[in-house]
Amino acid sequence: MEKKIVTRFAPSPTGFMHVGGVRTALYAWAWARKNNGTFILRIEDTDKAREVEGSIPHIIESLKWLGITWDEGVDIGGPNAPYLQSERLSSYKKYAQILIDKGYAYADPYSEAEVAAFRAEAEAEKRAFLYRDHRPTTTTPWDGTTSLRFKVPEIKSYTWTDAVRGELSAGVEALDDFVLIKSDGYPTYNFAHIIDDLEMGVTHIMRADEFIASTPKFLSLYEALGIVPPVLVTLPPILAPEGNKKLGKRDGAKDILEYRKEGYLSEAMVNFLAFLGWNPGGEVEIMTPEEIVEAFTIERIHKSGAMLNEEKLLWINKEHMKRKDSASQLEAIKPYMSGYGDELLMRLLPTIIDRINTYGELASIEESEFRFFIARPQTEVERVLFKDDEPHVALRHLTKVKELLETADFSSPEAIKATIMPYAETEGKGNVLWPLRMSLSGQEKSVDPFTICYVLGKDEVFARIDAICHTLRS
RNA sequence: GGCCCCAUCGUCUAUCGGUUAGGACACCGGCUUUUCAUGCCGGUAAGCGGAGUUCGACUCUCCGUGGGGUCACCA
Repeated sequence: MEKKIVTRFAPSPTGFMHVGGVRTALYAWAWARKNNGTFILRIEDTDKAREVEGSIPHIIESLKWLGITWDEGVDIGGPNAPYLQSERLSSYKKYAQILIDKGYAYADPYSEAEVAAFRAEAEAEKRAFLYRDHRPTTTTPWDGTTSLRFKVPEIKSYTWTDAVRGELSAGVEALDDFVLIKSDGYPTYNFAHIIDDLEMGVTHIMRADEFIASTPKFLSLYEALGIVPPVLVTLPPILAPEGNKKLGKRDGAKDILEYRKEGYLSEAMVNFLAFLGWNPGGEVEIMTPEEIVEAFTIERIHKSGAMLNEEKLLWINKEHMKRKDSASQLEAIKPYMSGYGDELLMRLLPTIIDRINTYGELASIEESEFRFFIARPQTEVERVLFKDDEPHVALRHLTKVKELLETADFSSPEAIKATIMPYAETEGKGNVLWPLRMSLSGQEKSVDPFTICYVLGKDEVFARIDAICHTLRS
């Protein structure tokens, strides 16, 4: 029997989640789900100085919005609880002691200022900084008041296999005595994640490519502890829309919940993020989260980075909107369309969906584009219609159109169109359809007159035509 | 600067030695719509450079070049 797949997403609570973090979570989640495995949400809160109040609930809400669910985690517990690193200090101490006993860890005799000076020196000489160049010859027992450093057992170059990148390697410069436990008693990421992944049985580690450089350190630690490392899955970077730098918060990476606020669909967001670094291989671009999980494979994760393209996101969102059934479209639109009845909105729905990329856009166009459905501005109707130097022509057409509409089928814009067009074709479309739309909407630019008739309904259409005919006669 | 990673249209990508290098976004044009939007049809646009391997390279190897990452008591 195959080993059960266990993946995790382990963010630090230092603020909101942006697309980079969410994409990592998404891939780890998809891989676990695809294999009926376990997905864990762990919080890496070992840097108390950078911690931002409220981050954890925010992270949880972000993941939940996207439909990324976990089997074990901070909020729900699980067999490997706790899932908050600050509550797992005893584990780190245990393994730290093992390393000390093996002679693979020692108390750092230098102050932070001294280490900083070493680093400045290396930088000035354009050299990579290596702490082990300053490794003390004699060590005192670690009493917990200083940091505890890993003593790399063997300085060598590493070659390892990455599930995405294939064979990777690094020179000996990548190997150094790094801090295991900080002087404040908390472990570093470098140490903690290895212990947690071991204790939680994690089989696959998904993370972005900035960790390639530190992989030899991890490998050395795995060896020192006699651990078989999990499968390493390196994700490609997400690049900022302009320039070629990696997308980060300071390059305008948005809070993922900002997209929700803007009216994006979560499944569109998942679709977009999934394709930013992965591709199923065919020509299908619109997929549901379920389809993505089904199609997801590590082999098809890309090596090279991709730029964030919000225009594509907009298009993906529109495609997902169009695929929704009308009932859920209606529910999504309602908050933006107060004052419109459900029945009216249902008829208006196709017109609205055609014109927007996100539901959120309705917040800005509601007043201008769909206003005529509530009340047409009478003075505007007259101003335009009477500009025509032959109002009796308009009157003749409206009278005829009204006659046609008496027997028209109002069940769809197409049906109405089929009724009116034969007449319009013989009389000149512009001459006929123009006064019709003006009399109904009072707007020069709006949807086609057939849709207007359909949306307004028979009674309202007749009332409006009658009113304008009356004015034209007098 | 050391170490490392990456490289197909403007952007996201398909191709896993033999293709007129395909699709999508964006852009441009046409049709439909009296206008807008949608929809449909069409168009512009790509293998970073140089060696090598091979009957044959976008695809494999090497060297350049370019971009990125990393060199924390941050993750």
